[in-house]
Amino acid sequence: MAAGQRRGGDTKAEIRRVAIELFTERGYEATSLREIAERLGITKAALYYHYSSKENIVLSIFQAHLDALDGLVAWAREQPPGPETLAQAVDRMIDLGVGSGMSAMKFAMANQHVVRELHDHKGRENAFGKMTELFDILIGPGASVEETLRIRSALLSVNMVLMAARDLNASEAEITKAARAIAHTLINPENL
Amino acid sequence: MAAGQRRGGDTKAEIRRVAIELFTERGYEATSLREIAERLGITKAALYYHYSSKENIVLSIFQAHLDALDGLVAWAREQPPGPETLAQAVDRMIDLGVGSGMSAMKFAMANQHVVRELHDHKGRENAFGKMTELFDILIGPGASVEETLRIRSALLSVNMVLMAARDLNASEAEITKAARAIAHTLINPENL
Amino acid sequence: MAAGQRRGGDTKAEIRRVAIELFTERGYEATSLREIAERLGITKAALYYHYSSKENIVLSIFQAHLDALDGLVAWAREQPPGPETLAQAVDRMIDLGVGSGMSAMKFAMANQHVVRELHDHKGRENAFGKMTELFDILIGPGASVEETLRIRSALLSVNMVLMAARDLNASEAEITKAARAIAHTLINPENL
Amino acid sequence: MAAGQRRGGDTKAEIRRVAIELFTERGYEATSLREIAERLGITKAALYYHYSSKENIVLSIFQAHLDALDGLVAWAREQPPGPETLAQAVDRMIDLGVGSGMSAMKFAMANQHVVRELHDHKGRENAFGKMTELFDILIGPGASVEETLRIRSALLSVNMVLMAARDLNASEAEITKAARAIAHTLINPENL
DNA sequence: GATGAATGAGTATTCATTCAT
DNA sequence: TATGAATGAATACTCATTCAT
Repeated sequence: MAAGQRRGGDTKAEIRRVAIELFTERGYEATSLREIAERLGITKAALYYHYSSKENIVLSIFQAHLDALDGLVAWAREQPPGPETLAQAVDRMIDLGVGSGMSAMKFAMANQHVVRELHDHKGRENAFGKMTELFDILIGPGASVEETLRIRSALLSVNMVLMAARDLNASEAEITKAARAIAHTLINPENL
Repeated sequence: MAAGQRRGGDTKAEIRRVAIELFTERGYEATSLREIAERLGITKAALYYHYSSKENIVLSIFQAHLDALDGLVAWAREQPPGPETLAQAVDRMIDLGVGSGMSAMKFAMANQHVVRELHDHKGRENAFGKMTELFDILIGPGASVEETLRIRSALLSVNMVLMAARDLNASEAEITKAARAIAHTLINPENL
Repeated sequence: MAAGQRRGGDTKAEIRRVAIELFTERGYEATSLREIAERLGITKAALYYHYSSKENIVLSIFQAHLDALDGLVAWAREQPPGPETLAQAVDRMIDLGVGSGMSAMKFAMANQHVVRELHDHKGRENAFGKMTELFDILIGPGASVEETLRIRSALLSVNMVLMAARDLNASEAEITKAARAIAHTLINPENL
Repeated sequence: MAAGQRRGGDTKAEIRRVAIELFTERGYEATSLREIAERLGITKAALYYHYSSKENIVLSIFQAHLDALDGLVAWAREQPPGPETLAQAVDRMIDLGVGSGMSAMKFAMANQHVVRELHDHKGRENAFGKMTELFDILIGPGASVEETLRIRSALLSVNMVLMAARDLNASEAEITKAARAIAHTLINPENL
């Protein structure tokens, strides 16, 4: 009966907001579209009017992040190898986690196997594949396992700090700053 | 005649082994008991003969880890505060990730929301609660956000290195060793 | 500029054309209004501007055929019983399948249960009911089962030949001609 | 609660019986698994215990028919061409519609587009493809369109008579007998 | 120590339809 | 003459779980 009712703002964005919230809190599979719809006060069918599948909701959340990662890989590929490039890459990596990137990263941490199967809609690699690519560009073939893991960890410092910050009363800025500090400690030649 | 046809009698352990494998690879909710049973060549009903629920399979995987964490918290509570205790705690934390603890940790990383809702059968806190407790014991109330995150990250270094080691050809020993090195870099007073 | 971009104004006819095509190929229930709309490059809602329901699209396709059948029944009722009338009825029946009647018949063959439940909007009987009526008029009460089936089959010869012609490179005229020949063979007294 | 209750006879066969009945009466898509389950007094999930999909129910109904058709094609391929072989083929074709084959044929007539997409589980052709193959074997390349359609119609006579017999009080034996008579009339050289 | 048969509650997804604009 | 946004009811299918044997 009451079909076609106009909602307040941007339904599509609202769906994304609620979805990312629930996917992160309770996990992708553990969150049903019914729950998302209910929390929004719309029907499941309305969800499908805006997104053609559950997976597509996730993609819409993640696409920007995937694109940014691609950009970072492309950038890295064109730099001369060396500590300078590494330091800059670490900073850029942390920048990816700023703003809306942060919720995408939290989602990724909480739903790793979903991310592993989530190729972007241009059919390119998933986020883990892109990270591995970045690692390979930045870490020379002669590096020891420990050195490798140190650099990789530096590049993943936002992820780690995000995990460490659970239940801690810290602003996004503080988290980012800590991640930066930690990352640079890890790649500081004096600590090797 | 052919090997692997009949289970050697320890079906329970086989179930645990397959379950942990699948839960870690594809996620807890995304893994059905049917899949586990099929991979083992038994029926779903047989699974229920050995474990009374899906959650209980997870608990059986995780219980030892939960107990060990409890032990660590108890130990920490009795030490005098200070850098010495912190350093030892970090080492003990890393020890938790050795041997069978490592697959429990991988499972936890891949299924964070499951772990959050998994209270052990003695009704005690979940793993994240226990970690928070440990953090609070080891980190003084006056610590800055950055210092706090640094120490927490050190305590979580195995987790991070585990994430960083994806697709890397590294032995468990090498991973543990790297985690130890990274953790100690992070809590080294010279780096603050 | 490009041809076929804008419909020439007769959207209603275009809808019918596409609908009959899809209904016949894939079946009535298996064809959604979305598919019809998409193939036409319009929206589902536009479909509803032209036809008030899915069933009504079918009716618009079928109504002329239903009316023609009614006419044939009325005609038959007024003829004297006998082989002469039967022969003429068979010819008229085949004429129903000429031109636009042919696609209506194909639709009917492919969607028998839809046709059975499709009463025309004047509330008269469905197509199968009308056929049964026609059979009863043309076949005397004393006829044997075999004779009955022979005559009925003759009246249905277009349908059969249509089925038989699947994947055959034959013109409508050839099909009609064959149907006529077959029908007359079946009711030829020498073959009884 | 009341799980695992034992039913009277062979549930699998009962499902097939009810399914074929409904699929034929109301059409494949128009028949939901809920309806089938309800009519059997079991749950939808029980249906899935016995058949892994709706399509598989249909296959289980149709497989024997598909196999028989294959056999007929193989037989035809080995005969010398000529009117004798054709006459025998027609008889064998009609034999396919005897007994349980009859309900399979009724199902096929009522659900042509389903049959078109139903390849057997060995991945071989669908029923229409097999029929076309049979036609090609039995009808020489020089045949006229009319001759071709006559022979094809003879081979399809059971189907036609089945259609013609709707609402007629005729036994299966009578129907088969009429089909045979009609088929032989159609291929009788005197009628060409 | 296991299985075969079943269930109740759920899932993602689709459909015909509506209506304000 | 259309469309964008939505809905209610349905669909095929899956899952964790149960229990008599």
